[in-house]
Parts: sequence; C-alpha cells; structure tokens
Amino acid sequence: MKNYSIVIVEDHRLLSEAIAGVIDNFNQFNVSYQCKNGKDLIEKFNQNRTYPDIVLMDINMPVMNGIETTKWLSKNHPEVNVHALTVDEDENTILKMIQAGAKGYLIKDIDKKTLEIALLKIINTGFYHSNIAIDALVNSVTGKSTSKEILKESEKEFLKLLCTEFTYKEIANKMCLSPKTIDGYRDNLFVKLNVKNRIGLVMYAIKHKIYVP
Amino acid sequence: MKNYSIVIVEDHRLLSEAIAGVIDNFNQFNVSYQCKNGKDLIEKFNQNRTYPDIVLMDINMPVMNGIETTKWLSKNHPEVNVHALTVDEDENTILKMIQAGAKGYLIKDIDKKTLEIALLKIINTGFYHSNIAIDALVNSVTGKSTSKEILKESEKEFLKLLCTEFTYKEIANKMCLSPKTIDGYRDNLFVKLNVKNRIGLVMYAIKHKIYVP
DNA sequence: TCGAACTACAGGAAAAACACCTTTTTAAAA
DNA sequence: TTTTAAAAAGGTGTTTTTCCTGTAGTTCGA
Repeated sequence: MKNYSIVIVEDHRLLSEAIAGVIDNFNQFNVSYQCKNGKDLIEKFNQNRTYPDIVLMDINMPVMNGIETTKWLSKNHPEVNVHALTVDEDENTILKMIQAGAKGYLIKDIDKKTLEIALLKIINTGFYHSNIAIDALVNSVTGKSTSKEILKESEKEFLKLLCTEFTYKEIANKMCLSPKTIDGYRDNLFVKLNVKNRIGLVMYAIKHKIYVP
Repeated sequence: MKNYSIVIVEDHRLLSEAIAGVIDNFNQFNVSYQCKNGKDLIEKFNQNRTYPDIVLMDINMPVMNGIETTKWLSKNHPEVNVHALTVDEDENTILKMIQAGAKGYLIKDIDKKTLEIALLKIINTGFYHSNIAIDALVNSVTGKSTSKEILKESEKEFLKLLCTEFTYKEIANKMCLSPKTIDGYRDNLFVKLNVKNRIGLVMYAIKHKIYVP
C-alpha cells in the first residue's frame, strides 16, 4: 500500500501540528512538513526536489494568503493537489480558491474519519468538497451567485470609505469626485449587491473582506 | 508520575480531535472526553461522578459559549482548572473569561512544546497566560482598558439591530419601543462610545463582538 | 461613423438620520 | 409619602441619505 505525503500550510502553529498529528495516524498518509504561510511553502518547494501528493491550505494567512499561494502552485506545480482547509468562508472565497486551482474544499468542522475519507477520495478521484463548497458552486452556476468579481477598484475604495464615519460629501472629497458621482456609485452598488442602505454595503464590505474592522 | 485528565470544549470537531491527539501524546496528560459546547459539557459533568483536572475551553461556540460555561464551572466545580484556548479575542473577551473564573488564557498559535509546558504550569501553579492575556490584564489595571461593562443588555440588543438594514423606525418596532426612545438610545451611545453616526456604532459592535458578521 | 455602454455629474423631492431640548413614567430611595 | 434618578417618549428643526430622472463626454466595437 502506497504512502501518500501531505504538506500543511497553516499559520496557527498548534492547529497545524494538531492536524499533522491526526494525519500521521492515518496509515496511508504522512505529513512531510508544515508551512506557516504561502511564502514559506514556496521556499520549501524551491529547495526540495520532491513534492507532496496533497497540500492542505488555510486561506486566511498573513504574508501570503491561500488564494495567491494556490495560484502559484497551479502554475508551477500543477501535479500537486491543493485543497483548502478552512473554517467558514463566504461563497466568494470558496469560488476564488477553486478558480485559483484548488481541487477541493474542506471545512475544519469535520471529524477524523471524514478527513481520512476525504484524503483518500482526493488521491483516487482528484477532488473532494464539503457540502458548503458544493452549494457555492451550484449557486454560481445557477446564476444565484452573490458576486463573482463585479467590483472595480474604485468601488472597493468607496466601500472602504463607507465603513468609516465620513459622510458621502466627505467621501466625495477624499476620492476627488463630485458628491453626485458618489451618489451614483452608491446607487449602483445598492442594485448590484442587492442591499437597501449604507449599512448593507458596510456588511458586504466586511463579509467579503474588502474592509477589515 | 501522576496522569492528569483533560476535557476539551470546542465546537470544531477536527480541531477538537486534533488537539486531543496532541495532548494524548504528552505522557503526563490524557484527554478524558471532548464536548461540542457548554451545554454538552454540563450534561457530561452531571452524568459522570469524576471530573477532569483541566478544562480547555473555546470561547466562541454556538448554544452555550465559553464565558457562560466558565461561570457555571466556577460556581459548580471550582476545583476544576478552566483555561481559555482561543484564536484572537479582544481585551474585553479575555477579561470577561478571567472574571468568569478562567485560570489562564492560551492562544491557539502556540506549538506543541509550549502547550505541554503550559499544561504543566497550570497543574503546578494553577495558572498560565499567553502574553496577549498579560497585556489585557495590565491595560485593565492601568485603566487603559478599552471598555469595561458600560453597555446594558438593551443597548447591546439595539447595537445588534443597528448592524442590519432596518431603519430606526423598524428597530423601534422590533424592540417594542417608541421611535423616540430609539433616538435617545442612539444619541446616548454616540456620546458614550464617542462616535458620530450609525456606522460608528456598527463598527463598535463588530469590534467588540456584540454583533458577529 | 454610429450607436451602445459606461462614467461623471445634476436637480429635486421625500425619507431617514441626527441634534437638542422638554415632558411624562417608572421605580426605587429617603 | 415625598424625592430623585433613570428610562421612555414627545416636539421641532437641520442635515444626510436615498431615490428618481436626466444630460454630457468617452470609449469601443460593429
């Protein structure tokens, strides 16, 4: 029976070690090494000449996050199975990871047995998705998707300012635009993001990590 | 050499099992059982007649959170060492846990070795705190504390509703109060929390985890 | 080169939010 | 029972936000 190697990319050390411990107990799998973030992973990849079968990737990390790292891996080591392992992300993040090349999406709220089954399925079929990821995919296909990449830079900039105590007039000033243009930005976003007022926009910005409180 | 028993209270199954795995490898410690939340813990405590030496407690959990559970333990089983084990909480939450009776505060970003050292220190001295907890304590003593317990329940309830797209009139309805009373609540909070508008209140609520997006 | 689509911007009106100040209720203390 | 303080509610006026509709300039592809 072949032994498959796994690399964990996760910034919380205890969690990382703990998951490694769980996986090392599976008899078909072993953890080669652990990385604190994407940059760390790239360094280790560049100095080793042997690559793992599966990379388990956290999404929120300092220095270099899961999405960027996954993109790098898809480009430079497409033979490696990247799988997201995270707590509770929104649909958008899940889709971004999948677009970036992740072959699967696991939520951390699974038990040992399920993790083992998931890893085996990844090896055999190339993918495994927790239900939440399936939902996101279905929604994106059926067009119910919350939003793909509809936001322009100026709108993101605007959303960030919305999350402060500035009035629209002040925001217009900061962005060097007429207050009436700002009105337009806002009204567009109301329709695009399907919210009724500024609070709705603020919540959107926070949930999608455009503004981090 | 005595063997100390530990109970883990943590809602994410994988994480919970993983930590349990790490701890079971320490030769002076073993995990008696794991609980999904505070309610679960109380049930297990009530049916067992033997209690653990240490309880490792997550703070954010559904059903019954870490603070409430810690209060219950301090009252009903003061001989049990409760220790918070969590990711990154604000000063307020740390202080609340300590007030509730937690003997220590560990951040999840520690490595295996440190966890073992921490557990030993807990057994021997009764406490262990990650640096972040020390900071919070020092700040609270030196009066720099962000905010103690200035908010009443009704105000927290109001803050939660503020974070939605409801208008003040609708909020008044939900709270069964006159819109004018709601105006008063808002104006009070503006002064108390030193913000200018609803956005400021929303940000306060989020930063202090009164509302979780 | 024509029009479709997009961006910046305006006017105006109605609704909601904000400010300030007063009065009534309620509940507890003296 | 009177006093007092806090909570709830009312009045009035200003500012900001929201909602419409509409125009001028630009870009870009057919």
